[in-house]
Amino acid sequence: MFTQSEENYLKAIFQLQEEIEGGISTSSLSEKLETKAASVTEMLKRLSDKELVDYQKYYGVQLTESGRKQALLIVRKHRLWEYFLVERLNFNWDEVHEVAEQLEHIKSPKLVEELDSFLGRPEYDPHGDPIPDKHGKLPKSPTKKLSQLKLGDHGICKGFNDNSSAFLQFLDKQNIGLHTPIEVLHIETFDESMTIKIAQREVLLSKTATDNIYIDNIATEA
Amino acid sequence: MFTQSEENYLKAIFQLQEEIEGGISTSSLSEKLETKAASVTEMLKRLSDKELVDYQKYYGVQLTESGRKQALLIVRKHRLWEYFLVERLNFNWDEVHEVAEQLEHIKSPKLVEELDSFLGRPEYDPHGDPIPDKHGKLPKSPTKKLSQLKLGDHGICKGFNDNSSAFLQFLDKQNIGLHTPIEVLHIETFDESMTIKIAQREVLLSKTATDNIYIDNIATEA
DNA sequence: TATAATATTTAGGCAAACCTAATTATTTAT
DNA sequence: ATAAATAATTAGGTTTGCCTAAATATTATA
Repeated sequence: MFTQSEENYLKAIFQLQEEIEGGISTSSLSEKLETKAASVTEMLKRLSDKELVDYQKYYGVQLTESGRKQALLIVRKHRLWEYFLVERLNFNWDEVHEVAEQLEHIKSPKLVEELDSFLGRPEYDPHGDPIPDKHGKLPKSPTKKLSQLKLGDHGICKGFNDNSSAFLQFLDKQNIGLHTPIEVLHIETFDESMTIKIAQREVLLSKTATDNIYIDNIATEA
Repeated sequence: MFTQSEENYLKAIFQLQEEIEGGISTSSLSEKLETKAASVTEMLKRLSDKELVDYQKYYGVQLTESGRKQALLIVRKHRLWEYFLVERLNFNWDEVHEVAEQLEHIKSPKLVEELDSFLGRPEYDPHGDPIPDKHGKLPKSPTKKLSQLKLGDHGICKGFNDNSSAFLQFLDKQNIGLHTPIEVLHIETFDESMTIKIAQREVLLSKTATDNIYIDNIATEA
């Protein structure tokens, strides 16, 4: 068994590995986990002793196969609980993160499988993030970012990459949510900001925003 | 906020107070929590500093009003989760205890209230134990122990006082469960063991067993 | 390429919770 | 009422996980 803290480190390393290739730096982990670099170094040694990560002093860490498996289980639990909170307990999708951070550490294989089955084996959580199955397999994820669409493209929001409350509340305010259909009306060349159409309204989004919105691309205007 | 360990102590003190009048001894807590007496003493000082308990060296502890309120919240969460696990996730009632011990520490007032509402505001958990409401109020509990019934009495099982797996499995084997109707056929005078009728079968129960079974008394034979 | 800037690690501390062993208080029994 | 038995507390140690400050390694710059 692993401590909650160990699990948090494994999850953080996993998530950084999705974004960055190569070894994950001490400082990126210390930033993500809001802890000091010295604490990270210490924990990486522990995780390395338990063979959950490959750690080279001064050159970062990567998960071992065993560490990756564990990380996927934590992600699975986190996302299943988020789904439960939103779909069954009337949470808003921007309220669930903190609670799911606690629930993901509950240890009971039976609980995870029964919860999954109770929820109808969902493939995506309320943020559109894919839920690993019990073997750690991820469903194919919506790959295009909104920023990759071209003028006139149509699509449907399938996920968001930034889970901060600020971003999620911004989206809410703009009426952008999961399964919202959008259309690209204009792209500013100098800063790549985008005007999109959402339910009859026109909304301007920065490149930062469009980079963090995943889209299922439906069709392109002739 | 309180640590998990502090919460476990508060719950344990609360439960011992239900059984025993007066101050709760260090040794009874150390036994219940499976920890050494020295650790208990240490924690009692901490809880006393936080004004959750009244602690007199060598003379035991009792919860303060604030400690009791906190303990009731933990009990509430524990029993709501047990209900959820049994009624929604297909757990058997003798499998839920360990998982509920973890879930009871999740901190989110909204989660507790939404879960309660989702479950239909149940009054009793799967062991028949009463679930405190959000203000800490307990529904009137089935008060009679099976051991208090007299020859010829009829009743319905409403709860059990010993949550050990061994006891719960024993009950299962005898087909004694929640809402099972029983009838007292015979009481042995020398050891107070009892023969009861359950669904056409006769079962002999020790005083230890009958002390741990709660009954709604229905009627007495003429 | 040497030096400055930055990142990382080491060293030494702290608090929570546990432990064992030794001491002290209370209770029981003679 | 005192001695023996039992219970509780204190003293001192351990592990986890965090911290700050100092030292060292790596990277960037002049």
